[in-house]
Amino acid sequence: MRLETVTIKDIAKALNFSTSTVSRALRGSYEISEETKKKVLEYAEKMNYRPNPIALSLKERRSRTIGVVVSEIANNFFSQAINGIESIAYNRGYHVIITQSHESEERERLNVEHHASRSVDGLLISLSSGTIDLSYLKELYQKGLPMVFFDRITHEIDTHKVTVNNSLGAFQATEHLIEQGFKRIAHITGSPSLSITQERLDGYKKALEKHHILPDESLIKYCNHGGMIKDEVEDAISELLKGKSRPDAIFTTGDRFTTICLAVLKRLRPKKDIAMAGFSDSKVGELFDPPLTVVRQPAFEIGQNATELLIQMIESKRPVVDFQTKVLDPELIIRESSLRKKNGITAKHKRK
Amino acid sequence: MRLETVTIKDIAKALNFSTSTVSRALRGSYEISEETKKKVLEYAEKMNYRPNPIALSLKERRSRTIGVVVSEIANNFFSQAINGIESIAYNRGYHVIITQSHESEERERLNVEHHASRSVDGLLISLSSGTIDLSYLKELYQKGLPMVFFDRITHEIDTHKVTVNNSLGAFQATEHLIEQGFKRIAHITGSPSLSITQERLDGYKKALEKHHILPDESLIKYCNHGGMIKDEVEDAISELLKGKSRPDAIFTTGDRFTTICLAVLKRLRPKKDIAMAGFSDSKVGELFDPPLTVVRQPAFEIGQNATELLIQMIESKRPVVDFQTKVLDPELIIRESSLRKKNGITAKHKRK
DNA sequence: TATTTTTATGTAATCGTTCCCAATACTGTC
DNA sequence: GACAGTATTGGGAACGATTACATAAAAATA
Repeated sequence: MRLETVTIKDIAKALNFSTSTVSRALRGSYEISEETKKKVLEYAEKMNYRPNPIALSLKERRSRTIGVVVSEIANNFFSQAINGIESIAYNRGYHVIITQSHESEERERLNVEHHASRSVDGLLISLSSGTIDLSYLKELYQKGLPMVFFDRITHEIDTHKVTVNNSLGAFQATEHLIEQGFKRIAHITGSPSLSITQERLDGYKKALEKHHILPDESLIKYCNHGGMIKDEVEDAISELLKGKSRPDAIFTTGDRFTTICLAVLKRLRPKKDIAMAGFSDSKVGELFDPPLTVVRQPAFEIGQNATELLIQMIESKRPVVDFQTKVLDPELIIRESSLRKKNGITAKHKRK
Repeated sequence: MRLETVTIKDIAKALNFSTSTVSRALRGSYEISEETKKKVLEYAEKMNYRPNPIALSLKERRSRTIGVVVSEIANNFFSQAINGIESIAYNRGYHVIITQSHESEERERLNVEHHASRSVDGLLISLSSGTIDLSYLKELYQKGLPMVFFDRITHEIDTHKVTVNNSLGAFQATEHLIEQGFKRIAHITGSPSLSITQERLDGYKKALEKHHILPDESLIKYCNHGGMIKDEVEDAISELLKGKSRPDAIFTTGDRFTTICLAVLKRLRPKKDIAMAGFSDSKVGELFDPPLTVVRQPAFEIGQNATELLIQMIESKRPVVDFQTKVLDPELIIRESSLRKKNGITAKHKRK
């Protein structure tokens, strides 16, 4: 059950050359006569010779492969970011291999170590919700594995980072809800250990502050498993609705939170009296009932930027010491879900 | 910028043993004295030794890695199937690496060849819309690369296959629409080169036939790019609506077709007079306006089954000659989008 | 013609690991 | 005391490709 392939040795034996001659002929070295080159190339073509990248990786200690670690490819943000990553990588001659952490620190570590030991030339990571201990990443980074963080970044490792202006996105969404007349705006978000959670919380609070609304901690719900456990989110919403200080609007972060929240509200409330806005990169927000107001992130561009920076690091002759953090702007797309009802009829669609 | 790691040689030098002794000690060979084993293992632990899988792959010609090729991870069906694949693979000690073909034959070939040359132990493939020429796959298969097809399969290669009963799913959805009283049911589907397209078309026609409705070819629209090109789908719908024989219901295959179709209908028709049902594995079908009737596929199980069969092939001592094609049952989930309107109000939610 | 330069090819080491085949030393057995 | 048996370790080839170095033959120069 083993794959039999043609090797340089086979060609050398067949043509009665040494392996080095064949190797040089195949790469078109100037020191090989035209005649020999032609013979070798023709025979290689005929036998469908393909160089063995494993042997090359072993020798050269590089693989022209980029490893990607994300929490969930089913998440639209990540699948779009991956498309961005691939668009750059393929053009520059790199392959991309993708693994999922499922929001688990353990799985993330296994994935990273698998990538590292298989000689990926660099790593693109968005940290999992469960990740607390970054020591294994630090160690690999210090040993010389180039890595770039995107979306869920960390300040503990000094390298390139690409992210969206989460604080601004949260600020805009929250302010928009306030301007629509909502006063008790709940916030359902992910694990507090994530950079994006903190930044979004920050924007949310800044908007409240600007409009002289006192933040109410009981309206802020953290879901440590990033929506992987549905009950966690549903319980949070139930608590919000049961509490004496019932919210009149909910601002969510992330696709999972947003859709679960919408489903729960749809199920629980006959009169649609709670407004919604959320971070989401779903392509179908406009098809929902009600059409969903979202903060959309430039996921594709984030992936592209991160990949460009990574390849730059990989191909740099001398160690890179000057690191940048790229922060792209989010876009607030206003639809019905966040609009105040006038005369029982929601306002018309707008798009900012 | 190279990763420096501890090798067996380093350990051997430090402890003044030969590499073979160290190698054997590390794998706990019976011929090594307890004392030596202890020394080696302790030192290896201390230095955080990790065997180099690349060297192992080169020597053993296997990598304990499974390659996956799908058209688009952003498609819910595939992301769920991949979760199924991973759930089995990790338990059996295999790593999974994922690549996307973006419905392009060229990209698919590059991905497959990349996997093959990096010594994946086996391949799980769902063919792209654009794939016509399977000769490169056949060749690799004949050379001994184990592969299992799932979802979009082919009859040209004799190996294990796992798919859903597409014909049944299409039949059920179509019959349901007929039973609701719809007579002119359009069908928007993918490339006719795909197995799933043909099977679904077959189920659609069988349902029409059973209820004595003559199939109308002008109501069947093929989108060869699988929804990758939005205009293709929108044009198909426009044509349907403009035609003199306007449909009263549309049956779509695949997530992309279904959501694009819903969006177009929502935009074009003020009175919601066209019913819809579609193949979809989206988790949010119930949130749409109207809630969407879907044929749901057991994507996770399909991934699991395919992976089990593949690992079986990989680990089989003698060449496998007895191949099976597993066909799982789809589930029709009935929601508002496919229900006939009575007195201007749609019927209540049902779930079959 | 003798020497140098150029051209074309071969030899062998390397990457990290495994494993076949010795080689050594020690323990029994007759 | 001679020999077999066993326990433990080392040497070196192999996996596929690249490449510094060596070498041979041919061409150019003195």
